[in-house]
Amino acid sequence: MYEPQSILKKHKLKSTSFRLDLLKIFLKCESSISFSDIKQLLDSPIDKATIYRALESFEKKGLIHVVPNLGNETKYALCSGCEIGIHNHDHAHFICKSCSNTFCVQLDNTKFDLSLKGYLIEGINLVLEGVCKDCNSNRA
Amino acid sequence: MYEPQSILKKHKLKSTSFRLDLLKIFLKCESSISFSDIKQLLDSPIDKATIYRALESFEKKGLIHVVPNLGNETKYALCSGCEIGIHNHDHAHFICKSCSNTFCVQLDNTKFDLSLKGYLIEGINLVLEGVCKDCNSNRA
DNA sequence: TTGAATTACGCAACTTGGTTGCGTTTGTTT
DNA sequence: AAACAAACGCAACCAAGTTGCGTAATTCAA
Repeated sequence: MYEPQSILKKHKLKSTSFRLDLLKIFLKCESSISFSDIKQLLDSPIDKATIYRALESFEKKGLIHVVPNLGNETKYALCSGCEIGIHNHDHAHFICKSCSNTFCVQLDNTKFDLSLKGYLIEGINLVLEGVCKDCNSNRA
Repeated sequence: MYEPQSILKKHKLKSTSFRLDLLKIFLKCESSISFSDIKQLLDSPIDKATIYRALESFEKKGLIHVVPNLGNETKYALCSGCEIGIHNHDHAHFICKSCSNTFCVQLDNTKFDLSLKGYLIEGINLVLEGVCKDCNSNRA
């Protein structure tokens, strides 16, 4: 039930070989990825318009989402919960200063006590900056 | 003491007429701005290389910083505290879905109780999404 | 299962964000 | 006022992202 084929079907996305490959990349990847990451991870060369359009429809159907980042390249992520149809946004994003990856991390005991008069808060995004697990252990 | 001239001097930045204009734009602006925002706010046409290089040196000297955003355009902000030489990063960013502006808001009573094994947290950035004060009041 | 409707794909052209090299001008320092 | 360093403008460039269009593939219903 959690296979690429049925995930696409559940999100009402046409199942082509490229879109299956793209989804597999997201399922394998633990951090968020950019367009250039995707292009490198694909076996066969796919036109960039096709990639961008696939990302757009994946996002519109709630399969992936755009994550905050510091640079000029949009980053996309398939978060925990998303693959079973529930789009979970209650998590934090960790941006590694060393490898520039953005990771999704679950929030355990986070409390917000914000009172912003006049501001209508619809979504909370906690972005942490630092050094990720891998980079931290690789610099003995 | 808080005049553009002395602020540049304090940050060891050469004071040219364009850099003074750029700093004034940051001082006047309450939200974060992008390259295209800056170009529109400038009275005389300035070469884009000059603008990018000025932004780069402003950032290196701690006058401005890059704020996380969802799009493909880097956004810069001069935050409260920064103009007197203290670069304050303990604040939240509010991205308005209506006008796309990013606002810096102070965090009052925010508590984080995060234990991410292996991750070295060096900075915390809380990004809120919603509708800002102005947009909220402008839609009766 | 086949045919129509719909959507994805590839190609090409384009816009825009951002960078780099270089010669010239300007600010700063002594 | 001279000299050094840094900023500026120009041009050329690269990479991200978009759009239009003709063709190919998927889907769904007869």
